[in-house]
Parts: sequence; structure tokens; C-alpha cells
Amino acid sequence: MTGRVDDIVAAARTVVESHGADALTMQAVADQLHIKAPSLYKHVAGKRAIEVELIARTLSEMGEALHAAIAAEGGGGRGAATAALLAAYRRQALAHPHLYRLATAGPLPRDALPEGLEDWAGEPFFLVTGDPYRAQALWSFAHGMVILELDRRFPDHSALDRTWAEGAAAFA
Amino acid sequence: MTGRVDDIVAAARTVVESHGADALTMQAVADQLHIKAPSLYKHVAGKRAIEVELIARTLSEMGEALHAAIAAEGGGGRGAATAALLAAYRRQALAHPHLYRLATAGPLPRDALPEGLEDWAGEPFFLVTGDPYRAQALWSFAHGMVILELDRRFPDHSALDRTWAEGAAAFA
DNA sequence: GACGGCGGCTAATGGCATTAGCCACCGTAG
DNA sequence: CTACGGTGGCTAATGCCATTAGCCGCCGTC
Repeated sequence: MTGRVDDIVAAARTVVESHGADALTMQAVADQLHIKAPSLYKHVAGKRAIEVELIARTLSEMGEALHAAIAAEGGGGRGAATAALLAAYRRQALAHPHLYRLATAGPLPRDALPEGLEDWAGEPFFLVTGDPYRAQALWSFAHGMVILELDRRFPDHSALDRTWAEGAAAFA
Repeated sequence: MTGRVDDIVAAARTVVESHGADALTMQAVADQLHIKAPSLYKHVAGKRAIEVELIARTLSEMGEALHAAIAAEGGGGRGAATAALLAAYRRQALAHPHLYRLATAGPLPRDALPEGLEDWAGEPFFLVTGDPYRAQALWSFAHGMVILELDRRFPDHSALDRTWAEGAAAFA
């Protein structure tokens, strides 16, 4: 009752965090649990269901990190709050790069996600900008920066701290 | 001499543009050409080589669109140039969504790309901002917007035109 | 007129997700 | 205490994918 599903998701998370989303294979997950791959289907509907669970948890953790960041920066004004939010976004994403990629690549499985999770996770951007359009724009900047950094799309030796600062200034 | 490789890349492009990168299968490409999948290996090293060629062409076309956009907007000042660049970026990406995703997802195969292509394609962002950090930040915003739009990550009914305008204003 | 290579082909391999069908174990109802 | 059903393993098999090996016909050239 407790946990086979949780065990599976935890094993999947380990696989993804250590070897990337490409390495997330029913085999790999099963190996972690000293089980054969087909046995997993006694507990989960398929690989996609595991991924969805991972996405939900990643979104949730990201939301927590962002809410915490702006809560901690309560009094500093709009510019400071924006900077704090962006810093937290980057830190959280870079702390779990493979999970971040998994959670943000491709369409969201909205039906399968806890009600309200998506809005809640994005809320800090609205709280910091006070405007829905500005919030989306700021989020786009943050996501673009993170994903391009993770994928090493920026030229080597790029001083990304300065680029982040440039963006924060533009939106502050 | 001319063409089998070009035929293959063209077939691959057709597959990707009409059914997405996931549908890019050696089978699917071979079918287009009325040959069997293994025959493709007489001409290309493998699937990845086809993808790389597609990526190079997509980058090149994107570069052309962006350079053309700022050339056409020569005299309008920084803000107008930024707006024109962003509009061209969005238009080009949305015109070939699957190719855009393919070309921007994951690490760039830099070794396999024509020398200088990457810099040239990104140059318009520098021309418009006059600053390398600002250029990277603006590019991140544009890429974030496009990829989130393509992946339908924004809530439905989002007025994305306004979000783009918000970003353009922030960076202008 | 033989010959070599280009560009097809079929067969096979190995990785992957998933399904079907088997069975041991264990707790519970009788 | 025993029979029974469900839970959670297992093996075998399917079908899709990339890729490799090895065969051969055709065509141009010497």
C-alpha cells in the first residue's frame, strides 16, 4: 500500500538525475529495484505515467523554491524581488538539470497534473511583476536562459551572470 | 553525384515538418524515397547525420530571416529594430515549428556545423542591442517565448502578442 | 568483354516499451 | 486448517527502431 509506486518514482528520479532523461528506461528503473521491467506494469500504467509523476514533483519543488525566494525578499522592492526570483529559478533548475529539462520539454500533461499546480508554480512571476503579460515575458526569459545554459547553447566562456543581470535590469 | 544525400535530407525535412521530429525514422525517410531503410546508410552515416544537416539548414534560414528583418528596418531606431527582430524570430519559428524545435533542442553539434554559422545566425541580436550580454538576454527571451508557445506551455487564451510586446518594451 | 563500384536488397542483431500468461506466496473466509 | 483469490513477481513474445553484414545487378570504363 505504502509504496511500490513511490519506490518506482524514486528509482526513476535517481536514474534521471544521474544519467539524464534518455537513460530513463523501464529496464533501468526495474534494475534499481532488483525487479524485471515487465513487473513495473503491475504498479504503473507505463513509462509516461512515471514521467508525469516526475514532472509534477519537479514543478512542485520549483514552485516551492520560487515562493520561498520572494517570501524571503519581502521588503526589498520590485527590482530586488525580481532579482531574487530569477536567482532562485536558476539555482533550482541548475540543481536538477535533467529533471528541469524533463519537466519543461514538450507539452504539459495538464490532465494528469494536480489541479492548480501549474498556476501556483508560475504565480511568483506574477507576484513580482504585478502584471500577467510581464510575468509571462519574465518567465520566458528565465526559461530561455536556463534551457540554453543547460544545453550549452551559449558560446563557451559566456559570462552568464552578467546576462542574467542584464535581463533582470530590463524587467525591473 | 548531386543528389542522393540532398534527396534524403529533403525527405527527412518533409517528414519532420509534417509529423514532427519524433516521426523522423529511417523507415519514414526511406519510404518517401521508395527505398528500404538500410539503403540510406549507403549515403549518410546515420540518423544523427541527417538531423545535423536539418539543424544546419534551419539555423541558416533563421539567420537569413533575422538579418533580412533588421536590414529592412534600418532607420527606425533601437526600439523599432528590436520589435522587428522579435517579430521575424517568432514568425520564422512558427512557420516551421518542428524544425525549430529540432534545431534548438539539446546541445548543438558544433563540430558538424559550418564554421561561423552559429555566430552569424545570432548576430542580429547583437546588432540590435549593441551589447553582447543584452543580446544573449534578448535571445533567451525570444527563444523562451517561442518554445513555450510551441509546446503550449502558456495557459490557453493567453494574449501572446501582448506578452511579446511586453518583452520588446523591456529590452528596448 | 571483363571488372569494379554504386546503390539497391534481405537477413540479422540488439535495445526499447509493452502485453500475455504463468505461478508462488499470503492473508482471510469458511 | 484448508481452500481461494488477489498481489506482485516471472518468462516469453511482439513490434518498432537503428544499425550492420553480406549479397547482387547494373553501368560505365578500360
